[in-house]
Amino acid sequence: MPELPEVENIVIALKTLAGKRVASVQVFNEEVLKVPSRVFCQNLLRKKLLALERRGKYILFRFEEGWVLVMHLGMTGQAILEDAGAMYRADKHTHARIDFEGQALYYRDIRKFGFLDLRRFDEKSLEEYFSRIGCDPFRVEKETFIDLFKKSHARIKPLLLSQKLVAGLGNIYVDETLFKAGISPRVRAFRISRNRLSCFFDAMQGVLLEAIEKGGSSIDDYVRPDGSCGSFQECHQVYGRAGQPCPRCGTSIKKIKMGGRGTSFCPRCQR
DNA sequence: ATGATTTCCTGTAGGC
DNA sequence: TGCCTACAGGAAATCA
Repeated sequence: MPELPEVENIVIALKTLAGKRVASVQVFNEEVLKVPSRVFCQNLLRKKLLALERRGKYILFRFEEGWVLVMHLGMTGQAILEDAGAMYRADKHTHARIDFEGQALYYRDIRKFGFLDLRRFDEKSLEEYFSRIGCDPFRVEKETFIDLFKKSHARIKPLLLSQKLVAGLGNIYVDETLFKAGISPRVRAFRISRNRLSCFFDAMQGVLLEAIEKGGSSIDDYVRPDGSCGSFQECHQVYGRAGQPCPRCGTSIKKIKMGGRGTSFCPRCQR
């Protein structure tokens, strides 16, 4: 599932498109669009891509005249990049193709939890669009971050998954970060000491940075735009390791449900 | 305010 | 082989 490290890898790979103009747009499945297909195609066509940006797990393609293509990959979304000449085999899960000068971008999503949106923003309306998601793990001061969590009475796991305070962590990186910081997924945020929240902040940045460097976690459907796999799944300490020994203390990794989400943790190391 | 539940969706795995 | 069910979960909506 694409979370911050996977999305960051995708954005880095897609930066090769910056400066290019949209040559053609094809929509194979309108269901994944937030706007009518005609609006999507017409407004994208011939626009120059100025820059790429990540906000939480969202990818922003900034075009000229304020047009922004917002891409979310949901659970199984993929952004695939190919040279225009290559023969990509668009299957039934490939929902759109955007041709740039010399390169083709495909949007594929098996479960269709992701989407593509195209809107014309000014800076104010852009901020409003993303007002529900919290700060970026790498664009916030540690003290600010700690203050945010000290104000919430919610349990740390569902709080992190909600994206409300900090955006970009999904099920994998929440579990991995909580393990690294030695925090129980059940604890309420405000009960965590400032000292431990400081550890949590460092653990979060550490896990995410290492995962970015390793190309993300390739489990299920995630691949980079060039089709290659990440390798951070080999570094997972708790996620997907229920019943196996904790790498730190050997206790069996426990898996519970929290808010309908599988939650793996070490009952001894995380309190 | 918080959280549990349901919804969207499809592939995979397990039981029989 | 094939049918059925359970499960995986990002995020929004609904309910308690």
